[in-house]
Formats: sequence, structure tokens, C-alpha cells
Amino acid sequence: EHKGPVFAPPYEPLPSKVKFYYDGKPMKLSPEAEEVATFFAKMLDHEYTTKDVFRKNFFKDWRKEMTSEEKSKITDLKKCDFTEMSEYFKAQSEARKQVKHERIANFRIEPPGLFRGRGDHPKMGMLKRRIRPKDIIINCSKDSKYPEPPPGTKWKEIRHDNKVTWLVSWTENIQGSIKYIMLNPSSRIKGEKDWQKYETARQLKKCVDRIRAQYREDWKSKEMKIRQRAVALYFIDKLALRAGNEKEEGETADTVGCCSLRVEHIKLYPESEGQEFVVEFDFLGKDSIRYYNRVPVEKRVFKNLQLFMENKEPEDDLFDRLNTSILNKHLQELMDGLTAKVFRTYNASITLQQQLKEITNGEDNIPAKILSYNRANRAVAILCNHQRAPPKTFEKSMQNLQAKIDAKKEQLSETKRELKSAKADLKVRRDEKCKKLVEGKKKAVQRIEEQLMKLEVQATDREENKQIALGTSKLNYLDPRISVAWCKKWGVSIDKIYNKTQRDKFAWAIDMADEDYEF
DNA sequence: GTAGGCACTTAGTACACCGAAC
DNA sequence: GTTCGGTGTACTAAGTGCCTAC
Repeated sequence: EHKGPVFAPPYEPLPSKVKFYYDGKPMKLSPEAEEVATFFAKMLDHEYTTKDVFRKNFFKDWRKEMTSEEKSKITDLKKCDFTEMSEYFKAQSEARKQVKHERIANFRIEPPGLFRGRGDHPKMGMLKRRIRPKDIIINCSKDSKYPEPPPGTKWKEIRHDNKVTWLVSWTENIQGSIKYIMLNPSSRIKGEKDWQKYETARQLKKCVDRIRAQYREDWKSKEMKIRQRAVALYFIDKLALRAGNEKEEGETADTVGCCSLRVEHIKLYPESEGQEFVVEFDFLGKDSIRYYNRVPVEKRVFKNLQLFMENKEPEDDLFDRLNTSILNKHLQELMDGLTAKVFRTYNASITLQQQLKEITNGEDNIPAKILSYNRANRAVAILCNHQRAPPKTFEKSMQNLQAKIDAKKEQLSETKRELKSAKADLKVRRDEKCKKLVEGKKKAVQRIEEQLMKLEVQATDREENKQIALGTSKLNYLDPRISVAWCKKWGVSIDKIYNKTQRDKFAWAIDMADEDYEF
């Protein structure tokens, strides 16, 4: 779009505290002369300003902008001191760099298309409408400039609500739910909330024994409602199940969480594979990811489950006297801020910390330590049932890696043979050249062994990770201070664990935690 | 208690991107 | 220059949990 030429902004005089010195004395310049002087000051760090031609030309042109009074005073460039001006500009550009413009997470409005949904979704294929300016609510501070809507259109509303964090919202037509534009995870507001979340989970650590004792006691309660609550809480704690809010039938895929489990989702085995009181879970959870697990439970839990299932059809609720609201109300009484999801955060983070303590070996080299970290991370991902589809290229890339390992092994034995013969030569000849050769080969063997080890570690790591997604727990469940502390303790660079985006998101933790941080 | 509204976190997938290998 | 393979990011659906009105 042609808008005509854009002019440089007018010159803004320097603040009076920033002085130009001539012959050691401060001197106030006219605006015209000052402007040209600032050009020079801004370039002061560059080596051109030491070149005779540059200095001569600058001085000549500068004098043209001076008043006659200035011209008569300022006659020698060597006597000019621009350092204060230069410092000022440096400080300013530094300050500009420091100004944090909070990044926005999703600034593009979702485009129209056909709704897919996840799993067996009753609304798949429905048209997702185009969002227009008249659908958009903008939330900003009263004194801020908000963007104008495209010509000929209007925003739905301009709102100034500082109790919420969203910047833009609209209502989507498939479920009728509200969508938002919010800030990036690296923003102050999200970081503080994240921190708070982990602090609540640490609170739970302090009283989890008491809470566990209580729900075990409640397994014996006379009241059905309390028994159900206690068994559900046991599952949430032990198995890191989600709360399980009710969902409107026909609106979404049929998935469940703890409180919404149905009789058909569990099977009871008084005895199975040498274990007593085994419960088999098989249901679709969030995103229609299958949760399948066989767990031995306490006898009391088992008996209770039998009781809950009595005279029920498979499609009946297992916990018919319970929902998330009842459960959370109870949790709130046990600890301030406690809800079902806090157990997931707590159990994930505490597992990471315990696993790291258990499996990190101080003698290991860096790649082996990172493998230990990934294994600890993996234990959490398994607990939280974070799955992924095996990558399409998995088999192939695994084969390629194996080929690399074989080649490396071959190279290693070749180099070992060379070392042997070099040693033999040294015995016979005993000269400096042979000695050097032996040393060189020794080093080579060592280097190749290290490379081989690294490849083997990589292969193990990748194989173990085939169907497990580590990212979700890393991003949402693991107190980043545990990882930061671990890195500091074992001298592993933080960027081996967190990429740039993750470091930005967890900047608060990287700042905060030292090597003996305890979750 | 329950139904709906709202604001926020948590989730897996597709694909863009980039450096290394060819 | 092209292909390959791995990583990081964008996208947006799908949860949780709180609040209010009845």
C-alpha cells in the first residue's frame, strides 16, 4: 500500500545533564550543531572516527551547522569531548534492549475450516465459521491504544477488565465456547502463575501423609459418599488420574477421568498373575488417549469397588455419589488451594526428584547423566500416561542409528589393532616417533570409545521413548527448579535439558534455584 | 445440587525449518 | 543443489476448576 515518503523523526535535543566538553569545559551547543555532534558521538566506538579523512570531513561539515559564536570557539576537533554524549546513547540503546515487550502466545485468529476433534468426536466434519471483527472482544487498559478494526467493520466490544489476563476473545461455533488470545508462557503473568502452581504442590508435600491417612480411614466410613470419595482420591493420588468432570453427552468424544469412571472401565481380579486384588483399568482419557493399567490395590479398596459395582449396569457411574465438585470441596477443607489436579503436579514433581536422586551416577559422563535425566522424566511421563504416536520414521531412523553404531565398532577394533602394532613397533625401535604414534593411537581409541558410548546411549534413549511423550510433563508438571538444581549439582549445562523456549518459560526458576533446591 | 458461563492449563499432532549428508 | 532426519513451534482441542443463578 502506497502511503508516500516517510520522513525521519525531528531531532530531539539531549537532556541538559548530558554535556559536550570543549577544551575540558562544558559547553551548550545550538540544536543544529548538537544534532550533528550526536551523529559523531553515536559512531565514537567505530574506528572510522579515528581516520583523518573522516575527521576532516566531519569537522568541516559540522562547522557549517554551527552558529558564528560556536564557530569561533570550536576550532580544534582534538579538543572536543563527546564521551558523555556517547555514554548516553549507549545507555539508551541498552535500556531499549531491556524493555520487555511481553510476547503473545497465539496472535492469529483461528481460520475457518472443518472441525476434526480428537478421537470419536460426534461433531467431526462440522463447519468452523470464519471469525469477523464483529465477533471480537478486545480487552485492554483504559488508556491504551487498541487496533482499529478493518475499514467498514466494528469490534464487538472494547473492554477494560484487569481481573483477567486475556487480550482478545471470541465465541467459537462448534461447542459455543470462548477462545482467547493470551500471553506467552515466558510472560511475567504466566510465569508467576506457574510458580504459584508448584508452590501449592509443595504445600501438598507437607500434608500428604495426613491426607493419605485420612482417606485410608474413610475407606471404612459408614457413608457411601465418603467411601467413594476416599477410593477416588486414592486413585487420583496413586495413579495420577485426572479429576474427571462430567461432560455433555453428544457434544464431545466419550472420554472419562477418575470421578466419571463407569463400571465398564474397570475389571476386578481377586487374584491375577500371583498378585492379590488386582484392578484392571481400561478407558479413554483426555484426547481419547487410552489408559490401560493393571494395579494391585489394598484389600479394602478392592472390597469397596465390589460394593460400588453391585447391581449396576456396565454403563453406570462407578462413583455414583461423587463428582469433581464434591471432591474438590473436600480437598479444599484439607488444605488451602488443594484440588484434584494438584496431586498430579505433586506426584510428577516428587517422582522426578526421587528418580534423579536414585539413578544419577556422579561418575558418569555428561551423555550418560542426560540419559538418567531422560529416564527420570520418562518415569513421570509413564505415570501421567503421556503418550504419542510412534514417529512414522521410527523404524528407519533406528536402523540408521544401528548402522552408525556398527560402523563405529568396526572403526574401534581397527584403531585398537593399530595401537597394538604401534606398541609392538615401540618395543623394537624405542624412538620418539614410535612413542608419539602409540600416544596418538591411545587417544584415538579413547575418543572412539566415547563416541560409541554416546551413540549407544542415544539408541537406548530413543528406543525407550518410542511411544512416550516427554514434553508434556516437562512443560506442565515438573517443577523446573528440580531440573535446574540437578544441572547445577552435576555440572550439566541447562541447555542440555531445556531448549531456548523452555529456558524462557522457566527463566524464573533458572534465576531462583541453586543446587540444593528441594521440591 | 445443578446447569451454564467463564478463564485458565494441559495436550498431541502437523509441519516448518535447519543443518548434515549425499 | 537436493534429500534426509531431527527439532522446535504453531495450532487448537480438551481438559480443570471456580463462580453465579436458580
